[in-house]
Amino acid sequence: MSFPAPRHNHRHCIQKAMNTAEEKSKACGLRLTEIRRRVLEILWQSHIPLGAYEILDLLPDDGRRPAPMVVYRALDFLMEAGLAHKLSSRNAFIGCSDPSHDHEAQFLICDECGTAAEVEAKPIAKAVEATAASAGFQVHQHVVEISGICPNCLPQT
Amino acid sequence: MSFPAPRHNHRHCIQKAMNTAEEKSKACGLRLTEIRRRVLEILWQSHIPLGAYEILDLLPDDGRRPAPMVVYRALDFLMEAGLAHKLSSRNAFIGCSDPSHDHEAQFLICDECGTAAEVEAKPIAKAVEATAASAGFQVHQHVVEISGICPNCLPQT
DNA sequence: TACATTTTGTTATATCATAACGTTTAATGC
DNA sequence: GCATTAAACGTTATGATATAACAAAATGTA
Repeated sequence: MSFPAPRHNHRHCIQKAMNTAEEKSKACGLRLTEIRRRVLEILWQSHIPLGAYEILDLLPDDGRRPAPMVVYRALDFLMEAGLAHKLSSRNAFIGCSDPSHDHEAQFLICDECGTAAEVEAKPIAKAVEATAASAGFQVHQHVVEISGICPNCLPQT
Repeated sequence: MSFPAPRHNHRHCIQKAMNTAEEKSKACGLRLTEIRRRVLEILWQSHIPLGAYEILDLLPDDGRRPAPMVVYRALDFLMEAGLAHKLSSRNAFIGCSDPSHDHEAQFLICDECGTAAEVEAKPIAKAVEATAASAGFQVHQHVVEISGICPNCLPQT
């Protein structure tokens, strides 16, 4: 829920994410195939959102570079499965930090280091709902992407 | 502040928007040139956000279609001047409905008819600020785009 | 095994956006 | 007014992001 610290043990993040993904897939009858798993692993190499073509570049190159389609399909699956999110304001993708339940997420994205943190802020969701309701608007989804400077990049006081 | 009604007199919207733009430009020493004015007029043809290439298609075709660059430059100017906004979740652009003052806007976008309404919802902005603050994050900008069904497209009760 | 469904591989193409550079137009100082 | 400078525009090229369509392979199921 808080912003990822500069030198946390990121192995834990990766391991937790992959374990959760495996479990959720098994539990829900989703097919977390090799390519999908590899894309998810790449997303979890850091807390910095990646573009589809960056992911493509990071895919192990077994002699031949796969087509973009391959990555987009994997991303579609991961998003559908609630294992990844798209950041529209950056055309980039990031692993979901809490796939255990369906939720509307919001994002804090650092302009300095590129790190993005997923938050689940009830007050934002409520304010969004209230605003929509007062306009007679029925919400399906919301995109909330907040950019600025993360605590790690802010000059220390 | 409320959602545009299905058959409001849209001429008023256009006229008001263009007048405001002229005034603001004059007041602020901005150069609302021919091409910029035409792009703004096109944006205001409806309350439906348009892609850059749609705008291009709607530019009067004086024998020869201008390059995309022309539209993107005009859009950059209009956004810089606070006369238009980009909807990141759609890669589309829309005229600003209240250029009179700087503000953080949020958008309600109908999945059915495509109409988008700009709102300036203080509670959302506050919730965003509070959420960021509690993570030690300093906000520069926020993108809030809410999609769903607008009151005009909701089945009448 | 046979069949249906899902996933993958592959080619092609659509869509969105900017770099770079030369020319034209407009603002500024004299 | 006229030279100088800055801003805007035209144009070509290219980069970046994303999807359509169809055949082949893998998987689930009877």
